[in-house]
Amino acid sequence: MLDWGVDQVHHRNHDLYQQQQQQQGCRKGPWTPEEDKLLSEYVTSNGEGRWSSVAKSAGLNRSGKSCRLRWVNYLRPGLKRGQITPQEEGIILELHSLWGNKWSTIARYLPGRTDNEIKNYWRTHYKKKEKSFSKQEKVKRSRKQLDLKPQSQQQPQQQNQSSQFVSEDHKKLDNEQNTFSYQTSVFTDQFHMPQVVAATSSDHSMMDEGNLWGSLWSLDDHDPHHFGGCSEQRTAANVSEKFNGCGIDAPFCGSWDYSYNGFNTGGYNY
DNA sequence: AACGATACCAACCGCGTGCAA
DNA sequence: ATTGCACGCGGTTGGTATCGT
Repeated sequence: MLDWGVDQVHHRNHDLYQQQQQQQGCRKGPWTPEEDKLLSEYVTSNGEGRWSSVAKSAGLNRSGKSCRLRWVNYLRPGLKRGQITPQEEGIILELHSLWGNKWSTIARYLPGRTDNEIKNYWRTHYKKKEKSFSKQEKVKRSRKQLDLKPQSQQQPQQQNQSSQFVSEDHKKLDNEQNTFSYQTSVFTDQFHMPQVVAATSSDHSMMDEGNLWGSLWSLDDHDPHHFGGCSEQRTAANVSEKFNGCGIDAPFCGSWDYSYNGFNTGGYNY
């Protein structure tokens, strides 16, 4: 107990030290093209070594941390630029339903995308809906606590409001790509995921908040050590199996060809 | 055209973890 | 076993672009 506290103090002091070091003349803020050039040239020819020394050796007045971040999120070869595709969105939704905010884990299934990118995308597109849902959940719960009878006339209204969210999004996707009206459900069905994220029907009304957000957050909590009902490892292995079962190599169990214009499913069409 | 609201994204920060000395 | 250090992750912030009024 006490050790933990001491350790925390130790780490805090160390961080403060690091901060001081970094503040002594280390550049911050947006990277210039010149800095990018220096960093990518150095890392390309020397590889990703110790980032603090990379910064020095490359002649950059940046912290190692900043260099690593810039490389990983922006300069690294093979990074995909541009909008998240509906297919990728489906994968993000599905994997987020399994693992929650494990952005780096999710990113492994989206070659060319960074955890930062996925995190930003999620926050931009889904955080609001989550908030909105949790507000509505609170209302429902407080009603329950007050022992109010379910208001059969009000409930459908709530459902309609929330299903608008999802269905509007997916309607939009329908317009963009006819074959991908319910990407999460397709993904789920095809890989036989244990947690169903969305309705498997073409009926938009089934995509209500209960189905979507309920499954996103109603992760199995029988075992507190498990994440989303199963350990992260087990889940990753599970997903890997599913990918392989469909003739798709998961990134950590084989090669992942992403020379695609969009998500290369390895001959697997969504 | 001007202004405020909102969306998007790059970068930063704090913390936990792993590893070597 | 302890300490020092580096790395990686997730959360957050702040700047810029875009949209709506």
